[in-house]
Amino acid sequence: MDSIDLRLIDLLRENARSSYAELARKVGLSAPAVHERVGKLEATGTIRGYQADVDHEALGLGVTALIGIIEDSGADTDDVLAAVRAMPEVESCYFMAGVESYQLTVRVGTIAELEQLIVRINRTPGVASTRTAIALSTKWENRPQPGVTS
Amino acid sequence: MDSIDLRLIDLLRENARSSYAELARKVGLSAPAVHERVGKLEATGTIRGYQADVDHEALGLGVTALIGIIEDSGADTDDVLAAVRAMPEVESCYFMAGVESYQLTVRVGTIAELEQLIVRINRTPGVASTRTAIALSTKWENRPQPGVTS
DNA sequence: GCCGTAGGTCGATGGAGTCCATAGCTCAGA
DNA sequence: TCTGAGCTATGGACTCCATCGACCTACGGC
Repeated sequence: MDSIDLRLIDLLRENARSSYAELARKVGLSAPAVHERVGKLEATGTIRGYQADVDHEALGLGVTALIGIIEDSGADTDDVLAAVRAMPEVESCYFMAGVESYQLTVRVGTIAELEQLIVRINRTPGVASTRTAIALSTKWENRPQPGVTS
Repeated sequence: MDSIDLRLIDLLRENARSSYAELARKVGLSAPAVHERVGKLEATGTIRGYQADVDHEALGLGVTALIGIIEDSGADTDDVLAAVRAMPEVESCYFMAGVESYQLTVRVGTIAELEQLIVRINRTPGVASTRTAIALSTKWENRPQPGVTS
């Protein structure tokens, strides 16, 4: 993991569909060398995968909300987690310090669907209550933080 | 935007580095046809880009936190936004309904750095107070929601 | 000093990306 | 019903890329 690896990661975070030849030109190595480095980064799990970044609005998922979950005392956290995992609307899920055990990012098409989702989560065994905040607009998301190429 | 486009989007959200030839095989079209469709999806902004999904821990950014910002009454929201935008640690930023105007996802290396970041945000003109919750673990992030290929 | 290893370049080749001409399909209007 | 426009697919051709193998160099341990 040297500065060239960091640059490769930065470049792939900017555009995951860059060709190896293009990456090679930008970091000043040959294409096979870049190929091997990227392969190792994938093998070690530093690069987990490559995702297309989509316009959710265009796909009919224009409503984004953050939901905090407060569990029942004595609830089985794994059950709650499994239930939430089974909901495709839940894009991200963090286990938190604090009163709210889980913090979810969810995406749905309409406020009505959000309501139904919240009801479903509240009905889940182990969930005591939820707190929902709706995003009026997304300023930015998943902005890559440049590696410190020192 | 038909069901083939939706499948292409799903496939690219799963693996943004899939070759056009591979996509073509999976959706049952020729490679040039897929090339043209993906190009149009990019041109219309439905696909905004392609990102490598990295292991932040491996890059020395093992601390994830969510920060809510409460603005001063009469604060200039754009100034606050610009200040936050200039902080590379802020990965995502939503403008929210409710008391907290902004909700941030931030990533830093250590709790000490998180403390410094919170202080910096609290010192920003227009910011009345912040509320920070630390993620103890990330269950999943940016999980693609399959398009309804009906 | 010699050898093993890690990691690089170079060259070759099979396959992919991409441009272009062409063919079907849908639909509006005579 | 026929025709022409427009869209979108296919197939061929050409260029470029991915990827493999062979070899080269730097470095550390014996």
